[in-house]
Amino acid sequence: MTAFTPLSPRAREIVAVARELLEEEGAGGLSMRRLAERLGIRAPSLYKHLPDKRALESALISEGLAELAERFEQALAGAADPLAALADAYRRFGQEHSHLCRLMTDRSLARRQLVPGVEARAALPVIEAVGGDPDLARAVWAFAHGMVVLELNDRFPADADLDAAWRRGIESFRPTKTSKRRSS
Amino acid sequence: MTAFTPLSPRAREIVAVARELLEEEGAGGLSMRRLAERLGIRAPSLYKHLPDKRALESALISEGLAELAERFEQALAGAADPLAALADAYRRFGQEHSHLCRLMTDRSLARRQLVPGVEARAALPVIEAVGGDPDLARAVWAFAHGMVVLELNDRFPADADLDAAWRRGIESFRPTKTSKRRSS
DNA sequence: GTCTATATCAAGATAGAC
DNA sequence: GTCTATCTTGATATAGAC
Repeated sequence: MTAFTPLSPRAREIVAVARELLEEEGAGGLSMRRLAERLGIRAPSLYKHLPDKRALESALISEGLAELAERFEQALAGAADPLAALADAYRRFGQEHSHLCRLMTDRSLARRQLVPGVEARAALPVIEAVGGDPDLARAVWAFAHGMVVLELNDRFPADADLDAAWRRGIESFRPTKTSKRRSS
Repeated sequence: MTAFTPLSPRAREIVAVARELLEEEGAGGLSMRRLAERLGIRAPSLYKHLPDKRALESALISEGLAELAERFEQALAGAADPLAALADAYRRFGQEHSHLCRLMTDRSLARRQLVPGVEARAALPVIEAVGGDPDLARAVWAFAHGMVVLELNDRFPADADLDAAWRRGIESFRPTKTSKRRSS
């Protein structure tokens, strides 16, 4: 696995087209051949700009993490209800970029290939929103992620009120006098 | 897509071997050819017993759902802490059958191919454990599922205390005087 | 930066004989 | 219930010319 290397201008163009292809057709539709076809070139030419497919995917994942981080940061800026704002941002990201979201989370990350720091940048707002408790932040992230993927994969009954389920989860994680007892 | 059909005895043997192959090598390693190889036959012979690969996967998913339901039912039977017991059962299932768990949740279900009722049977204990509130049940399921897949996919920091994150989530979903105000 | 030609490998599936 | 032979399609990737 190649370590992170900044992309050439042409490589950035290729990644941008790969992004379109991914978002339209999913990870299964993202092949080097189809990508080349979209670019109007032959598949072998891609390897002059990117070492292999994995590097392409890592570039897409880095991009997704950076965009998610931006959304989180904006959601948090002056939000009356930080937790709800973050949850909403995550849900929207998943809905608007479902295939990218899956690519970002369906397997282990090739961390050494990612843009340095981008994963931590996306995680930071969540930790802030829960008051700095990393265990709680992980639980909240898991809840939101579970809701997103189960919704994307059509796992809830057709008549389920998912807005209500989201609210129920967010409410549960909100600090209350009862749940704070332990630490005070 | 073929609707659900009971499997012949030979088909059940094939599914059992497919299960081994899946658990050992993941969905990527589960091909009709590799499966036939394990069975000591040729790939085309499989199609005399199962209509296509999708039907094979649906059989595996039905099996997984039934096993998960059993675990839930046993976990709930006489548990002092039903929510924690279910969460633990789900976590263990994910860890002990990671590839099956992924197959079961990574995409939409071909519901018409599943053993009738098996999905609902797995969901029922969760609804019971939270006192019948379907929104809360969905939130709890999402939390547990998120924890399982993020853990499987190595998405938490290496030094994260995941037991603590699980506890934090379970605690949050437990009914408290504060969170019950609304409905009383 | 792109090309052709090619290597290598694998996938799901069908037809028809035995 | 299994076989051989085959179809069709597709994948990632390399070598080397232009």
